[in-house]
Amino acid sequence: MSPRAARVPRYQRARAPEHKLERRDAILDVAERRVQAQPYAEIAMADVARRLGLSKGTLYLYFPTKEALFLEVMRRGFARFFAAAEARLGPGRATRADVARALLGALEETPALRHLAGVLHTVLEHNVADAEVRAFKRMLREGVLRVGARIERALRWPDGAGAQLLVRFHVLLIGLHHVSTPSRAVARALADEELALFRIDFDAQLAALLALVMRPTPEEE
Amino acid sequence: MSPRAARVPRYQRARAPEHKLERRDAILDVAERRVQAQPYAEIAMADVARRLGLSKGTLYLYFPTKEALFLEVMRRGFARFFAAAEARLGPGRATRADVARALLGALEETPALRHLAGVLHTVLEHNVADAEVRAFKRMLREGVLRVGARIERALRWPDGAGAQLLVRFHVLLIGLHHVSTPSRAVARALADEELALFRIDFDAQLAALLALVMRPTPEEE
Amino acid sequence: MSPRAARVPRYQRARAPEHKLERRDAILDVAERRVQAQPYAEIAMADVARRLGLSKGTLYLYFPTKEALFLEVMRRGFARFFAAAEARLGPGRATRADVARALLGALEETPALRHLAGVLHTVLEHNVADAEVRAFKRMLREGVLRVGARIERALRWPDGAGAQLLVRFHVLLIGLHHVSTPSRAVARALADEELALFRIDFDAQLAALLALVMRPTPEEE
Amino acid sequence: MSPRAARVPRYQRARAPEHKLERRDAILDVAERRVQAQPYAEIAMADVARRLGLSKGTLYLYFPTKEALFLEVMRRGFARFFAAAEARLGPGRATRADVARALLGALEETPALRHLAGVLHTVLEHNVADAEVRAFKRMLREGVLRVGARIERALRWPDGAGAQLLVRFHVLLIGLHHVSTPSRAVARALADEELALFRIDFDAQLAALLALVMRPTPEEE
DNA sequence: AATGAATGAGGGTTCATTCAT
DNA sequence: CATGAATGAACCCTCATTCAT
Repeated sequence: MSPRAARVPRYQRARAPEHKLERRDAILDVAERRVQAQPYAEIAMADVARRLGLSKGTLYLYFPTKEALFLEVMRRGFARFFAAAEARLGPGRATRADVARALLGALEETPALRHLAGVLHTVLEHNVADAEVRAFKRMLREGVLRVGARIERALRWPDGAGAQLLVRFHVLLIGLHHVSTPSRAVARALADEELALFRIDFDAQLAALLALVMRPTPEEE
Repeated sequence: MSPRAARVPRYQRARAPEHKLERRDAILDVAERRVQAQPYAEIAMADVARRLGLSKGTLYLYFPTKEALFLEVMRRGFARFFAAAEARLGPGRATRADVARALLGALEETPALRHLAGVLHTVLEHNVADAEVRAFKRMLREGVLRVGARIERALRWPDGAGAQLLVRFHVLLIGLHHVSTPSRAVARALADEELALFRIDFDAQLAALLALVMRPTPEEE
Repeated sequence: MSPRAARVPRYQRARAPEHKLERRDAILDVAERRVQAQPYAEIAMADVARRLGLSKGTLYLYFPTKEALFLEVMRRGFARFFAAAEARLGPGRATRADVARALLGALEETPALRHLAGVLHTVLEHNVADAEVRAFKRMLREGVLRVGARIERALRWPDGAGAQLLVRFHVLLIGLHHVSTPSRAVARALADEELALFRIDFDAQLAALLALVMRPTPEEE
Repeated sequence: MSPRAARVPRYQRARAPEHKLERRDAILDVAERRVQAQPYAEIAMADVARRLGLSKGTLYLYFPTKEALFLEVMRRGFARFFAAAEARLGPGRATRADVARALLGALEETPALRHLAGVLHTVLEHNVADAEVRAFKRMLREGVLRVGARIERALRWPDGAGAQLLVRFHVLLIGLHHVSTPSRAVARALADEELALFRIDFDAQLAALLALVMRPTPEEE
């Protein structure tokens, strides 16, 4: 869950390929944590660098632009979720409740995803080259289809229904993230008992909404 | 109300109070249109001013900060939605389908709301004073409770169930907005047939999801 | 010769159009002096601003990019030279020596030109939009043709010969500028008596070379 | 000598002194080619290294700074030109046309020189130590005097007239280089027929100007 | 009341040079 | 001897906000 500390590198220069990968990961970890902690536009590359004990220039050895860095954060986050979901779903039959549990369990395994989903749109709004967007979306599509297929097999749903569920799951993640991740000023406001109505429990709401969204249509019954 | 007005101020100085209010509304109209047209971070105060034929400084006579301006845009948008929803729901009994129609109809009447909901979080993340946040959230609460009560009365739902539905409606708006409002780069990517999966029809999905979210729990039946 | 001081603006904000033009000119003056004092690549916008007692941002109110600023410095410098040359040449007949005197006199009147000519290439190498380059070159062409026509009339030279002389004059300016404008390190080296050979007197050499370049071809005699 | 060599170093470590010299030459060759291909300020040490299949660090084993490297490129280029010119001039009498042919022929033999001459000033403007500048200028002086003496002997010119001619030749090289080496943006502008005036043929103009510059003064005749 | 010129902190990015490996 | 990861200072530019006019 907590990415390794990265504060105290064991070497000053990442020479070996595995060290380079390790450092790259450390950068991604810090960037991912910043995405969860503050609005994307307010994340400064200098801040990411400082938290790593690196210089700004070094970041640019690993990622050509700020957007490339955060797009990779996104890619990694979604890839992890897809892998976790696939593993939990398994290849065979299952009940609706099983599938829901699998998705929620996979989300618990990759807790950054809820934030990433909420911020993805903002990152893609920026200065990203068309090719990168396309590559990212293809990765997403591949994951959605793969996991979607498992869902369809598990529930004997028709083609495309699994993918649609995942897209809707994504919609819920985004909406709930926004509604349940108050900025500091909002958090202070919500301390007011009168506003308790707006204290949303992400996990509980997600579970409830997912159950609703997965329920059989009347004609199914 | 119609945002098409206000392009050309009919006077140079807003002396009388009603003129000031008119100008204030004109500013809000333009700001609201910008929110629908581009990401919040990319809206420049200078741009809003230019579209009004006003100077930047003048905006600051009416709103102390960028955030205050857009928070007021939000307030006005939500207030309009609540009013529209209340009118459509009416005071008496109704079916689930009626309620869904009322909410979707109210949304159609206030088409900016879907964008506002999607951006609200971003605005609140910024430089807003606690008092303003609280005032905004109270306004929201008041509207949610008022419309929620009508829903509860219409469907004989228990206390709080109507408000909860509205919060969930909000969640859907946010999520669907993000997923169905592609940036230009994303729109280009989605032109690719392979990625058709990610072309989301806001209205259709909202209707479908709302229906799912409103369906009776098994115990109800 | 010395552009007005510009250090102590008589007002803090250039509100009236004539004040704006004055400030614009002040910026151009300082920029022109920097071009004469140091290599283009080493001129920082921050430095220009500081010397004006302005902030960096203000420069960008007057010129959209560094290149636009310096391209305008160039334009103004060449325009001044063309005007001076035209005035000195007059509309009628003249001797070769008269024409040479006119060109050299015009150059004396616009002393920055020798530096500008030497640096023009560097400025154009940078980040300038095609349209701007074309506009600049057209301006240059217009001046060359206008002054060239006067030369042709004065000396009864065939069409194009006047323009060609001006282009060659330009070549001499550039070459002599480079050869006679030592950097500080070079200046220190040239203090060495052994290297006196390389101390070039710009004005003397220009006059001599211009005379050579203007001399009649054998068949003319 | 042929710059086309040196792309693939035939050994990984230059141990023997002759290998070090060979590698040094390879570096100089590539650097020289870059000078001809792009503005000095845009040449990145990393690019030079990459083209050599070497690392950046290695360059700094052979040359302490970027400037030292390119100053050596200059030194070598000028030395080659002087040698070529000396060979072509020979020790005896000759006509003006012979001398002009010798200089132009030597230039053709060392085609980099025209670019080097045009860029020399830029290199010397930078971060070069006094001693290096002095050494470079002495080398230049020695060459100028040596070739100048041959010219003087060939044409029975007085002392110093040959050296002066060479300095003027240098002036022409610089000026013509700037005027006939358009940046990409300028090249696009010059495609416009209206601007054909500014398409300068380096060789033709150099030959013409050299002839003019060498012609006898009236008193001579 | 209205203006819009001026601010200035901060943004992302580059690259010659250094130095741990 | 060779590497190339890391540095860090400097660059150009943006924009919400202020304030002289």
